[in-house]
Amino acid sequence: MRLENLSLAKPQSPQNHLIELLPRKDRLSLLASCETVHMEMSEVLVEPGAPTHHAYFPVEGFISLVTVIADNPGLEVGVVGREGMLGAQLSLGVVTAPLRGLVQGSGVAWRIGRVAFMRELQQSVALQRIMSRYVYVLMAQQAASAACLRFHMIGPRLARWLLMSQDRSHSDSFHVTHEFLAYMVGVRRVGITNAASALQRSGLIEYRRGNLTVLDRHGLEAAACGCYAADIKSYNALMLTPALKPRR
Amino acid sequence: MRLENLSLAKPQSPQNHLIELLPRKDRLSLLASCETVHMEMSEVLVEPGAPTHHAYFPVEGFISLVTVIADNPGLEVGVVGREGMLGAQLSLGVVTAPLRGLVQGSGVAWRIGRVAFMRELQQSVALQRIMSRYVYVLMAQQAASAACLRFHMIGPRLARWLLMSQDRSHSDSFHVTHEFLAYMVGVRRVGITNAASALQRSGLIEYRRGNLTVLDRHGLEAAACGCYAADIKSYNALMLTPALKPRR
DNA sequence: GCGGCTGTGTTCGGTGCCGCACAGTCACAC
DNA sequence: GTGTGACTGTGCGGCACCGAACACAGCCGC
Repeated sequence: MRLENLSLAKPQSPQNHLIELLPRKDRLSLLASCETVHMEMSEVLVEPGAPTHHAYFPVEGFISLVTVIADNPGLEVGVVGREGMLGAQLSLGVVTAPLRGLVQGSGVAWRIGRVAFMRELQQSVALQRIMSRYVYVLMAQQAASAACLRFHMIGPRLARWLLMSQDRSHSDSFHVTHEFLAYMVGVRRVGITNAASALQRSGLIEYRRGNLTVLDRHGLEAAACGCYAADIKSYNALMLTPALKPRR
Repeated sequence: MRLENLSLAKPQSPQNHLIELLPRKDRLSLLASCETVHMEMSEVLVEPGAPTHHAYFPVEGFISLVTVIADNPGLEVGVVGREGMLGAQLSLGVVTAPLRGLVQGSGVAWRIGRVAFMRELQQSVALQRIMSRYVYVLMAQQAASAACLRFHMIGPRLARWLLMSQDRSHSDSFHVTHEFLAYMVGVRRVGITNAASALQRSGLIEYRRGNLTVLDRHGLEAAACGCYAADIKSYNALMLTPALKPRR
């Protein structure tokens, strides 16, 4: 089974999928209030508890959503690439950010100020509907992440993470160290080293000093836990329905 | 420190807090479309993936939100008592339920059909605003649950669970077996037996064949992980703001 | 070239939780 | 009383993961 790769939906249009779902008029209005920014690797766009000043619609890079609880390292509970956005809570009328937004793959994003975004929301029913759907997708992703963390072992979880990152980085290779992977997947670095070298021995991936390349996507999909497929299925079911069909 | 007990906010008014936040007119309109139902212990109100036929506003009982992934037992990621509701995704325009709704404490709830609820939503800006806030609270709760599961040990997590249940059952004692607790907290039954007997030895709780009594709430709060206090703080910050102040 | 830094591989003892199995104990129905 | 079933306690082996520490290899700047 070849899973529908998120990044392959419209490979030739370097855009954000949520924005593309908007009818032309609303889309142009939104984009007029946006600026393009370059998100730098490891940049923290927002800290939990802090007010959200901007919403981000990634076009190329991607962002990890990290939950932080007292006296502990963070834990990734979601990822945002060009299929989503950072700052969806604004559509719920909440300014406080719930999670840390950490740039995982550098690249370009559309950015819009809070006030402007709220104004666009009021003016576009389509935008409201898309945002609502997306909030739901995020919730589903988070709940699934919790269960995945509980029931699945490091290897499959690592494979899932790599696939999700590959989908969103639009490249077979990206920069990521074991140390960082450990932080994301929620385990020790040694755990990653073991799981990653197993994947490497199986010929699924290759890595060297922070540069990781996916060699066998099919194999990696087979090695990943079902959460990867479930995530994509959930996204497609909710965001690609006729009710939200894209109009150019 | 004595934490503000959710159940103590208005002990003499047996009502649902979300509904109480509505202005009188909207509240009466909503209640006119509601019926009171009795939720039975262990009843499954909704299964993930199934369409939501009703929304529930608990008044006395409470409901566990359980995420289910393939080939695994469920895992609780949230709880709904009279401070919340089941079916909040309807306010996002999504009919499909994301989680299992399992009655944890029997009691009365207001129930409203999907169509009627959607109509009320369209007619009440206040209701929309409250629902949006509540969706955000749920998201925050879920993300925190994931991290709690990862970083905290069974004992503190059990203590937290007991406190949350006590808050929502409005009683010092409630019916719950080790088997069930294990399912909720996401561990083996034996893990619960050990943690619970430790709490009992410390004189914080007492249990006997499915009947559990909280003896020392202060002590239990000290034994619980910080997630308990964080949850309440988050709820209060978001739901008890001037913007959502209750009007009679 | 050389030191310093970063990234990766490996080892070691410890432990929290697992799965399983079984014994004891209480409640309740008959 | 006597079963019967539900609930709780305990023991055992195992293993995934933990924390810490160390060795080594590639890369950089001086």
